[in-house]
Amino acid sequence: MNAPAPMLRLTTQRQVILEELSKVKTHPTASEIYDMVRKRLPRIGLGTVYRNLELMAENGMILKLEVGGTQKRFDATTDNHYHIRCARCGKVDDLEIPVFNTLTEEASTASSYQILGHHIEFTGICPECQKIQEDEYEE
Amino acid sequence: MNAPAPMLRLTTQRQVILEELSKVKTHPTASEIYDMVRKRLPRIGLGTVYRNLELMAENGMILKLEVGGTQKRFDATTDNHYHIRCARCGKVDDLEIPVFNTLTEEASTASSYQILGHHIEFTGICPECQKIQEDEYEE
DNA sequence: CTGCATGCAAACCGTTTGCATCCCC
DNA sequence: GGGGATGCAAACGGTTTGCATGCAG
Repeated sequence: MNAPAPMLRLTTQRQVILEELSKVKTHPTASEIYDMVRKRLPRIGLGTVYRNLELMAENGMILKLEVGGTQKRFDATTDNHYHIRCARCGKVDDLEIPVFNTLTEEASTASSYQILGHHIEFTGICPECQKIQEDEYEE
Repeated sequence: MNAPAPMLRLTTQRQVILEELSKVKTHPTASEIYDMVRKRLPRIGLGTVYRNLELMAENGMILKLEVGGTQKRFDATTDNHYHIRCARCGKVDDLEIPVFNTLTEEASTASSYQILGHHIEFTGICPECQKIQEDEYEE
């Protein structure tokens, strides 16, 4: 059987981290979350933020996004959906297209792996960065 | 216009790195490539490996895989294809299913980003790790 | 010859961890 | 009161970078 849910004590830090993450529709990095939370809990440590994000991800309360870029990103919306990452500024947004549930089955027949799931990451240039690039061209 | 191809001098290191990467069907990390190359060029520096992988990726000679996990991985096969990553050991394999070219168009209409491409990453347990897990259960 | 590329080592950055103290249950 | 959780700071692992030297063109 799987590891039984490991109690998860209800600390102030835990609550505030989850609340702040739920508040935004972006997909903040750990240190962005740290900045948001620190406004309400100035003495919180970065280690606590990391520990709790990891813990909540393990318990399925939030999503740890395994996307490109140097930093991990987190998402309070746990149902499967796809993302698009700006190749220029690294921002990550949700993409409103339906999830291909058939993909997992298709992968099962094509591979000897035991498939757990899938994720699609689009790459593109966000509107803001498109504007910046246009400006650069007419230098 | 794009940055003009920046000369790319033909050094021994460059050649050997590309040769070794082309030799394997796995998707090695930079330090795995470093180990392979060092057998032929014992004095090569890790920095050189990183610099050249980055440079060759920019020039489209190889692919830098923006997949989950802590380390970046590299691939000498540059045409779009999908990957599956073992959730337990982190190994990355190719997945032999057709590429959905329509996805990029679909994303274009659903988003204000200028779409550049997409990548699908499946998560699963590789055959080797499945075996290990079975052994653990009958402890 | 000239300047891009290399080897080496130090710096960097995101993340993890050890430890004494705290506080939720 | 006890064991998990915290704050703090040091350690860690992967990657990048500065610099003197080397070598391809």
